[in-house]
Amino acid sequence: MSAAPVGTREIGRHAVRAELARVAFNRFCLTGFDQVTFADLAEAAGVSRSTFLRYFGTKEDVVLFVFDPVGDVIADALDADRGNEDDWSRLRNALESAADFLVRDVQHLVTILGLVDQTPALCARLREKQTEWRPKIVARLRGTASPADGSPVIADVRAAAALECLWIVLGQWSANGGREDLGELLDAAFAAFSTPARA
Amino acid sequence: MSAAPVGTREIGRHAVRAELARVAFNRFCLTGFDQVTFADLAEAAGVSRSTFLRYFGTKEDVVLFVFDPVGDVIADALDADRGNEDDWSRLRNALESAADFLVRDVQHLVTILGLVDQTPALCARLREKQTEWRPKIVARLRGTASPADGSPVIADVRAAAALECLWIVLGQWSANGGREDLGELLDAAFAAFSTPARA
DNA sequence: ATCACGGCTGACACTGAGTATCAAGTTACG
DNA sequence: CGTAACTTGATACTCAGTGTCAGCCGTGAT
Repeated sequence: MSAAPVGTREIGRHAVRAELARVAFNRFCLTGFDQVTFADLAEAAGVSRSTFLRYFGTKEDVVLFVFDPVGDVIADALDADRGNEDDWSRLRNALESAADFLVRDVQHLVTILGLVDQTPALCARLREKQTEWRPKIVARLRGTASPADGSPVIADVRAAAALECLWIVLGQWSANGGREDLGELLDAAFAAFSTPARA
Repeated sequence: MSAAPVGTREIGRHAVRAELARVAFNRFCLTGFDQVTFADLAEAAGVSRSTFLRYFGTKEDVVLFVFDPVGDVIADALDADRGNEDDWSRLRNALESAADFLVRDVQHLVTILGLVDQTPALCARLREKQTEWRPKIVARLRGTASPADGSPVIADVRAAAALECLWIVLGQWSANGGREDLGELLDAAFAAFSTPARA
């Protein structure tokens, strides 16, 4: 699921990438994402602008590349939960896997989400990644659906809705400093689908 | 809801904007969004690059500004449907209003959605607009909710899920050339929330 | 009619993202 | 050791988007 670095070169590349991102992230938090240029980052990291740009195709990726594996994490979790009959509980569990993956470093994640929240460009790019994950999820939902299981868009809608839940929950969670329990927050969010639409 | 042009200057500005967008749109469809530069557009429209840029802040807006009123259309529809007790039917009806608004020119909308679909930058920007509409919708849902109506994130989740439905439905609709009935498609999509999660 | 004012326009200059190329240095590996 | 593959930094380039400025033109008041 994570890009498995095999071969010494790949390992080195991975490490450099992590270090560059670390240095850059400090700058972003200190000065603001939009105010920092690639030239600044390169100088701060002690490499040339060219090199920096070779490791991260865009400025957004310098921050958001940590989210790249999430799509596969969700897909794998769905695969491992094939027995479950209920789309919503499968999705909820898969999202909890994604949350667990992201939450390995609580403080870092809270900081990232804060930065994302106040930077439109990062929001946009993150939503783009999210959209890339959706087809994988849809395929898993359809894979276990009976043929006469309603319109084919239903899987799309549920996958999209679940992904929205993830960001809403993470936004809520990070706004409160990462102290709440993500499982409970997910349950509260998914209640939007299971409780009557008006209490 | 639409930017109401009052005053002769505002009318003129509005008309120029529409004409520039018309010319530009042809170029985009012909050559591809990314391959067309502001210099190209300016030349095609017979104005300077500066002027073109003054009418549209970004290249994306040249295509997507037609979606700007949708947020208010949805919000107004929700206001007009205050009596309805059920969040999902309120949202479904409001989305139908939005769809009706957009569908005034079927052929144009199908073409736009096709262009958006094959242009990542346009997808991203459209999703950004969508996110801007969400708070307005959430406010309407919360406005009629009883205080003890579950977690506050529920309105957020429902609003986000509904907006996802809109794009999924419009994508489906335009992929089939705009021949299907949007009301029926919306019903099929919203079935994701009301039918059991596994048939 | 004239004048002053405000907005519109085009020209120009600038910053910064992202792409492409190339020569020189470095590392892996037979 | 030697070569082939990779990495780096330098440089040049395109294009989006911002800002400024002087000139123009319609409007409205005197």
